[in-house]
Amino acid sequence: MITIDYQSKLPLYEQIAGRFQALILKGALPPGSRMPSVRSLAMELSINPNTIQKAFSLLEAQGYIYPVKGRGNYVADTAALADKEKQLLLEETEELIRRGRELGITRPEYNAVLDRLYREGETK
Amino acid sequence: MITIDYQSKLPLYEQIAGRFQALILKGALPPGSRMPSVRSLAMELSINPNTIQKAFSLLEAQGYIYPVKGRGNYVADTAALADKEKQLLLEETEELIRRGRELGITRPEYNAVLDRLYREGETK
DNA sequence: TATAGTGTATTAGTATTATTAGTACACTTT
DNA sequence: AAAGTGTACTAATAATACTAATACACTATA
Repeated sequence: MITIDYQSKLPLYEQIAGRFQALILKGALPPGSRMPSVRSLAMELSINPNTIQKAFSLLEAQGYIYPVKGRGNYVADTAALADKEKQLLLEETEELIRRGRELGITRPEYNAVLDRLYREGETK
Repeated sequence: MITIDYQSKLPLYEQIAGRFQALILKGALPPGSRMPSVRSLAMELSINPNTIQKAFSLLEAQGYIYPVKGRGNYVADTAALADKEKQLLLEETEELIRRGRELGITRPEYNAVLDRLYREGETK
């Protein structure tokens, strides 16, 4: 189902969480579907079940999945999730810009930043 | 000149940097004045000169002081300090905007935010 | 020009934290 | 009751942060 890279400098649980984030966002794992069990996935990847558990805890904290004791983990409804995350990010950004304005950063300076950032890797 | 707290959970170099930040912001150490040497301060506090050096490096990165090889460290003037702070703030903001872009926030959405923020309290 | 005072770089030892694993427990379904 | 599930606790190990030891390089000045 997924692979892990032992050369990577990222910890296993972050790699695993990342793979599932991608699968969920891509729709390969639709909302409501069951995640593989911590034990089966641990066996498949030949690592400890607790490492899977940690990855799943991370996904849960980020709102991607929710656990049901004794039954398994399930993919959460993510349409709302993405919106909520965007909203939080925008609020954080606003706060920084407010502080920047008080320090004398001008509107054109921010425009320049946006110009640059929205030109980087435009193909994506 | 300053004191350190061995009960504190904060590392020594952060405590030291913090004390000097306060002294500089309060004006007790005016711009252009010399900081104590890394060796003299290390002796006074009975710790290793490299720990003082690390604290001073932090202060330098934050724009509070600047080093002159062979002569000592000097308190920067407040204008330079504000510049440094603006730069750090811009970098933080850039990082947030990068993430936002990956989540699908568009350039016009950021423009709208800027429009709003730079209209608030225009008298200033 | 020698010497004392200054910052700086490199390395190493130690402490702290992060990561992963071992084991046992509790819940749900059949 | 049994098999499959998530979860909590502990421990071993890996990685990182912190501090120190030592040596080097620059500046002023006697």
